[in-house]
Amino acid sequence: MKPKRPSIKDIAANLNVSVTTVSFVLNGKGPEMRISEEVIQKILNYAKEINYTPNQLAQSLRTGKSNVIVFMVEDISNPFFARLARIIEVTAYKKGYKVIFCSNENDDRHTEELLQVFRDQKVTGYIIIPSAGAKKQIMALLEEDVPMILFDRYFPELETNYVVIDNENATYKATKHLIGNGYRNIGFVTIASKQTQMMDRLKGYSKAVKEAKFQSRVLELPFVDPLVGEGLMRNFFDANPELDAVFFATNYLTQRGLLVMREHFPGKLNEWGIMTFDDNEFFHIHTPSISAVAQPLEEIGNKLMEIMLELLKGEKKTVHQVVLKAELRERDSSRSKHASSI
Amino acid sequence: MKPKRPSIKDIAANLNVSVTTVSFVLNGKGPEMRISEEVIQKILNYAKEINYTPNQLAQSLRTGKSNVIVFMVEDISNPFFARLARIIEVTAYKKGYKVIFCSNENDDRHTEELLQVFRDQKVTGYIIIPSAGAKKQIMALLEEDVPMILFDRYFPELETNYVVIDNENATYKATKHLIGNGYRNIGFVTIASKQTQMMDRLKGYSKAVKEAKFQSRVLELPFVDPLVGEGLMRNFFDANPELDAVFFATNYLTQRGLLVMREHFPGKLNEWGIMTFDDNEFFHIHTPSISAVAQPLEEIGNKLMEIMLELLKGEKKTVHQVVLKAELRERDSSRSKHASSI
DNA sequence: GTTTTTTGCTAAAACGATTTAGGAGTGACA
DNA sequence: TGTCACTCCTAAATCGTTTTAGCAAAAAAC
Repeated sequence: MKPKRPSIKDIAANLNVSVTTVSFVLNGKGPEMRISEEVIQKILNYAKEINYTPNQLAQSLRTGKSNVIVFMVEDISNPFFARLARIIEVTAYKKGYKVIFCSNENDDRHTEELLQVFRDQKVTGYIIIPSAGAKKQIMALLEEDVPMILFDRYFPELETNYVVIDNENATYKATKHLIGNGYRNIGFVTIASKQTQMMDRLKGYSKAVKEAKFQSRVLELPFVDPLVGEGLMRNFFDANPELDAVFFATNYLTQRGLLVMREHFPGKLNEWGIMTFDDNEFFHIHTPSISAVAQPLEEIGNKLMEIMLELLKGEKKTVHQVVLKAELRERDSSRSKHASSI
Repeated sequence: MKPKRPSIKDIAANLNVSVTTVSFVLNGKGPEMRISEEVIQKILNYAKEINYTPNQLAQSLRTGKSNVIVFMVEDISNPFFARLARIIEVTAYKKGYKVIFCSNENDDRHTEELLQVFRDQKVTGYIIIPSAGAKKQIMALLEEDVPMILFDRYFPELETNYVVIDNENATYKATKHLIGNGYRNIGFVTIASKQTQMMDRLKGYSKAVKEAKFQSRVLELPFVDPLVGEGLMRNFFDANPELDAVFFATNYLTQRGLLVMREHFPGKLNEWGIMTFDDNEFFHIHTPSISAVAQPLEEIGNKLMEIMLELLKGEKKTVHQVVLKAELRERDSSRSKHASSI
């Protein structure tokens, strides 16, 4: 019925050599193992002829390596992560790795469960956005000495590889940009989180505001239902009528925020300065177009894979800690409203 | 050093039973194989105690099933696909399957290459958006009798499982909606494609326009560089000054289109009727908010996994062909502009 | 003309599970 | 007492690789 895929054994049988020899040759160890050039060619030709490809399961079972890279993010449907996934996917497949993705929902238990599953699978490498309390699990992975890179955030106390951006500086500059354009009362909407990326963003904002001797106005949203979040934002805007600008610390906060403004403060949309962290096409299309601190997606993705590939080669044991720069994309929403005249 | 994970063999050795017995018991075949209740309990308890989990690679090698589901879409960074991925992921992990994702870029060669890789991996199930010319590869999969579901589009000539939406009817209704709101010169911006989903959308539009005895104004963009596409749209809008509405046949066309309008026809943004296929948060946030034909994401995702799980059980061989209804979400961009007053 | 080295290859174990075929012991029945 | 059936369990093959250890013949060295 189904013409079974040829195995190394079939090759061996057909060519009257041993399985061992075939394996050596196919793994390029022919010369090293002193297999004659003649036999090498015979095997290679035949393998090509019957279009042989190794059974990766067997290979993995034997070697303990699965050629699978896990890409764990908070939520794969977030455009930021989805686009990164795309970039990683391309390199990975090119190099013969497969990518398993999963969303940990920034939840520790979830993270742990997923990692458990993957450990059983002998996953080859991990690219992870760790949830807040995942330090223990990350340490466990570290102990196992399996290739792992954190990104977006990290644990300063741990000696892990990571790729992040300079959040503090980026927010600092973006806030200064707002100030430079004449905004005095800048609100900062963020989530209540002690994780590095959020803390740093807040720091950058605070620093800029303090330097300018303006008042700091921060709304820290608890991790709650989006609708509740919208309510809280609305209250915040109501309670701070003197606001003339808002800085949203993540793209989904911006999304929520724009909705709130649209529904309850339509006038402010074109009046306020608006700045967001994490850019995407829609902020560009929005009216007014939204100024954004854009993470260098391509660069992050490439860097992640560059490091991953090096780790997979397993040679040296240097720790890679990369901090990239974000880019400020100035658009309508942060231009001085007095000078502007569309 | 590394305390090796316990295997079935360790359990057997520790309890003085055979590997076979352990395997039977752990697979729930204890009673069937007449293993005594006592031994069954002993094994189960011990397995739990040492926290045994089977090595899936070995399992897969032996059984030829890998518990991996491939989710192949055009481009995982498209919000539509990313959100679907999220939904599928949740069910899959819950049921003990892993999800490998990949983007075929709607390219046949790419599709073929990826499928080749997966065949070698003994992937358990496929959820696929096929590229236009992938019929051959899909047929090959069909022959292999491996669980497979197409979605978003399908090959009418093939007896495959699929989940799609009623594209024709959805566009028909949405176009009628525009007509009902007073728009007379409705442009339809789509991509040049013979695939079912695009043909059906075009059909729906054409039917509605024809019934109303209006002129059909279709722009079929070739698969090209986005910038070229924008140029072509611009020309189209220029060449059809009498347009009073546009219907974009996919979300990325809308994205491009809004950008073009924003830059070159800013006045039209609030004047024209605008309709898009595929909804997302940003169309809601946009000013004006964009009316959309929304695919029932949850429903599609759940249906896909429901079918997949049934196929994986491998019992009956009925072909599942599901056509779901899309939902028209009326927003500002399609309301009669004369009556409207924000 | 032995001994040693090199060449060219292979047997067999291992990875960790599943599954087929069968074996030892007990009890029942004639 | 011999046979049959039943209970409870196990040996060994198998999936497709990798890898260790080693063997036979030819070549080199003495």
